[in-house]
Amino acid sequence: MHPCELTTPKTGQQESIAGPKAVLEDSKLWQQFYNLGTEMVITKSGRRMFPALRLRLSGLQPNSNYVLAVEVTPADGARYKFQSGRWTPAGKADPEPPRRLYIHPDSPATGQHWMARLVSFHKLKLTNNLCDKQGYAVLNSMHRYVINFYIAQADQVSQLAFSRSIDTFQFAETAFIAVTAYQNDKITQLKIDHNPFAKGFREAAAALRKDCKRSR
Amino acid sequence: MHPCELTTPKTGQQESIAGPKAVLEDSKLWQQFYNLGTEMVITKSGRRMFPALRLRLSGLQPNSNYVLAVEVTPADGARYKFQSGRWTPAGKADPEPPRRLYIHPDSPATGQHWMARLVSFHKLKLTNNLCDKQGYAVLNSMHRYVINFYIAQADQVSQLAFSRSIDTFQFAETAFIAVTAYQNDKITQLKIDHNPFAKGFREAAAALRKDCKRSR
DNA sequence: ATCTTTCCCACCTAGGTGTGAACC
DNA sequence: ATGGTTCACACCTAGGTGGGAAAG
Repeated sequence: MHPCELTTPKTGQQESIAGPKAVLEDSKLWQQFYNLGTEMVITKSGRRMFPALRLRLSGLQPNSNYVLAVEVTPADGARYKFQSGRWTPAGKADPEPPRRLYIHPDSPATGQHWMARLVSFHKLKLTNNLCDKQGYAVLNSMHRYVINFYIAQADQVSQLAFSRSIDTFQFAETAFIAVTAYQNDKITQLKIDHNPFAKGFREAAAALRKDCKRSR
Repeated sequence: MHPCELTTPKTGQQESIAGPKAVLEDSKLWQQFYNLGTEMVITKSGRRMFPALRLRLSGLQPNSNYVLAVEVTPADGARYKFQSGRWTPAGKADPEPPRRLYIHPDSPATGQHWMARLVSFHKLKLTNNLCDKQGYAVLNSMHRYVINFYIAQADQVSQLAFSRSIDTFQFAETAFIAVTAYQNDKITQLKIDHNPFAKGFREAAAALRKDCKRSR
């Protein structure tokens, strides 16, 4: 059985007086993508997510050890199509590749460690390669996913698959459709506008490139 | 008191039937530098060592936790000069900046973890900035240093400064003189020949650059 | 003068972007 | 024909080299 089926998912925003709390960083940006219908590219060699998954934690016991993990989980049982400018369900989901738990490389570490900095999962990549051996999340293209985040006491690690006492968080804004090529131009543009690595496609740079081509 | 004064340093090469063993990677390259009189550049912002300090560990208990640490320690009490193509002592050492223990960022981790891969200390940088706040090794230019390596059981971490039971290794080949600019041309050339980041200064590339300048 | 340090630079490594044509 | 996938590519970010001029 799966942890997300065992505990009631909390949202990052909720106010829990006691116990761990996780807040999604860049949530405004995530929301902008979400409003357009987030797409994440998957490739054979693995592709980062953008926006990156980064969390701000609080409410941990400073001297206890914790393991942090993330799972990219199917959002529903459908396969999707992008037509007439929108995503619509189109049939039942394909068989699900083995779902993988991505454990944050700093794990295990103290509550103090995790709370002192932004916890980044930028090393978790998305792939459609069924044979992937790098521990990336293997996804089906044209399927919808959402991110689950787990906080476990270090001494519970081995029980991560069947314990009831692990804190589970689900961030609705992180829902996305996996694609091998962007479908929605507005998503492409939002990525270009905000991802530093795509700076070469921003307006000014793109205009210069056009000029260059024109003059040949 | 200091750990290196308490235990007899072992060499990386020794055969210890039981107990931890550490072997210096690239020891042939280290030896080449050593034979010429290794120099390491120090800068205000911090400079990597080349060759990089990388160790291969064995003899740890797979399921025990260990903290790994490195210390750049003065090799003697002298200040050096480079004249007539050789390094010679020239007076007493300047006051020693506070010596820092650099703890490997993966620490603490299991014996299994440390033995499964090459342990790299490439993030430890050398600096002459007395106000450094990044945890780099603060050294005196024109002074000679040697690297000490420590293996401590995780539950001994807090005692690292005064425990007798920590394994200490000293690698003679890692001895070097800290400089703000290279003195020995042969050292410069050996760095250029082997450090990938200095490829631009290798023969072919350098020749091309000359041609380019000449034709202006 | 001489020795040492600092700074900016061109040149690299390493690897993250979307593109657009080719492929299936 | 259509829809989805792959690949090489130009263009970035990020940061590690020694050179050489300038400064101390």
